[in-house]
Amino acid sequence: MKGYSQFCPVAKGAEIFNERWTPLIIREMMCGSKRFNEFKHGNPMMSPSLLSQRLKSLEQAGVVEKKCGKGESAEYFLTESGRDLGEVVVRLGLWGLKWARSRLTRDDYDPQLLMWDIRRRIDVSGFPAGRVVISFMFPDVPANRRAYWLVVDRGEVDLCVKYPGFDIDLEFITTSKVMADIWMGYTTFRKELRNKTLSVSGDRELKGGIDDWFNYSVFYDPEELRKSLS
Amino acid sequence: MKGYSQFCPVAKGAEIFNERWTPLIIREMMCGSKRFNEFKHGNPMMSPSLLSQRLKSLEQAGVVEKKCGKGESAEYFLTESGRDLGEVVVRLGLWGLKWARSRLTRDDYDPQLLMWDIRRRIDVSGFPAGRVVISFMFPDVPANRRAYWLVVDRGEVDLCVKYPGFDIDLEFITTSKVMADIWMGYTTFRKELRNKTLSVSGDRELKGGIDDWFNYSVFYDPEELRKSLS
DNA sequence: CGGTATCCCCCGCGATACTG
DNA sequence: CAGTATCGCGGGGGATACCG
Repeated sequence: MKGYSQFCPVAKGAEIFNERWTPLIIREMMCGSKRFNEFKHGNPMMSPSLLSQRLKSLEQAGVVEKKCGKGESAEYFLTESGRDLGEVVVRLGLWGLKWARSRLTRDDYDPQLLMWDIRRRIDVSGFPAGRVVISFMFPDVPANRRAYWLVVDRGEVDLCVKYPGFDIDLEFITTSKVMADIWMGYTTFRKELRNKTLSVSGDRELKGGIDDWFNYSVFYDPEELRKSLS
Repeated sequence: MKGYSQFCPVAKGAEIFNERWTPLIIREMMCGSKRFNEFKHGNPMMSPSLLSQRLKSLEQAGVVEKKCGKGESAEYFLTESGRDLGEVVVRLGLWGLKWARSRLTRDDYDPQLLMWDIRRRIDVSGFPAGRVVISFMFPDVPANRRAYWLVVDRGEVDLCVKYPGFDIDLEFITTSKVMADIWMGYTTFRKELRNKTLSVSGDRELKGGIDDWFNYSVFYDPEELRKSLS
């Protein structure tokens, strides 16, 4: 995108911020992603060459800092400027949550993205010792993207797209839309259970304590996101 | 710009906000512009067809409302959603003011745009009765865009690009960059006068009271902008 | 894993002209 | 003043392959 030839601070800001994908890259960094492939996971439709390009231009703009430890993998961080810009991303997200709901299309409800988000936000500190496996089934999506397993072990959470072969402790069955709407706070577990549009079955403790371990989107509870900016 | 195929509120917000020119149109509306040609004045590099297109898509998105009184000219207003989005624009502007200064190029310092901004922010309530003419000369820019006259009469402020033929009460001579930097708060009248990079001559009362009638960019004093949002 | 390199398409956008 | 119509291009960006 070319510039606007305006000294106005909005124009100068937009020359950086309004590049395609840029807010989503910053969002990823605010959510804790540091590595190239983490950004790819969070933005699967973005081509790697474009991601590379954007990271470079954001580095150039002083928004992102690249750290290449010798031998280690490269990592990307927000600078102070980038964290300030993160506040703009938060505002945009809150606006989207409030005002852009009606623009959500069937195509937006990508369950892979949803699971990637959920995985990152799960709080396993209260989980029982030993392995815990939670499965999610989305009968509405094509078979190859329908099933996901969160495997929790020793405080680590892995997202599997193939059946990992372990016993399942808790199973969610619902549409990707219902699950995402719960995630964003547009509806609740309770409502959807009552509607029979969601089924949760398995370990009663795990099911009963869902409010303890299932954390919603950071935009539903943006204070947590803000903490990461400071 | 196509969508992102993500339910994430940032993505949905960006699908609207990150369109080229969109933040600048919203900025114009926040600053009080309502008419098609006012938007053109504030964004002279934007083609009318693209402006028309954007206004339509923003209307479609529920951000802007078009009101066509019969017989009257059409006027555009921000909806509640639009005013909320305005807060994102403000944030982006504040970010730009703080972090994007180094990206300002010679090309950005368009004096016409600057004068358009200054005109809109002048407070003439304390001006003497009768006509007051204030001229601005920017020797650094090509002759056809070098000179401007603010003609204040009966509380109205007109911006002229041709010598209006009246006596001049106060004359500013400086570069477009210095004037814009003052406008944005990067420097001050006092500093530039001392540097001899700015000359202000004419009526002593008008010159002495400059802090009363010359208002800076809304991004330098964003509370005023916020008031317009509520 | 962490990127580059290439190719090519498409359409966003700028420019200009025109109309009521 | 308030837009619409048309045209053409440039390059942004999607897809894919490839490399260290």
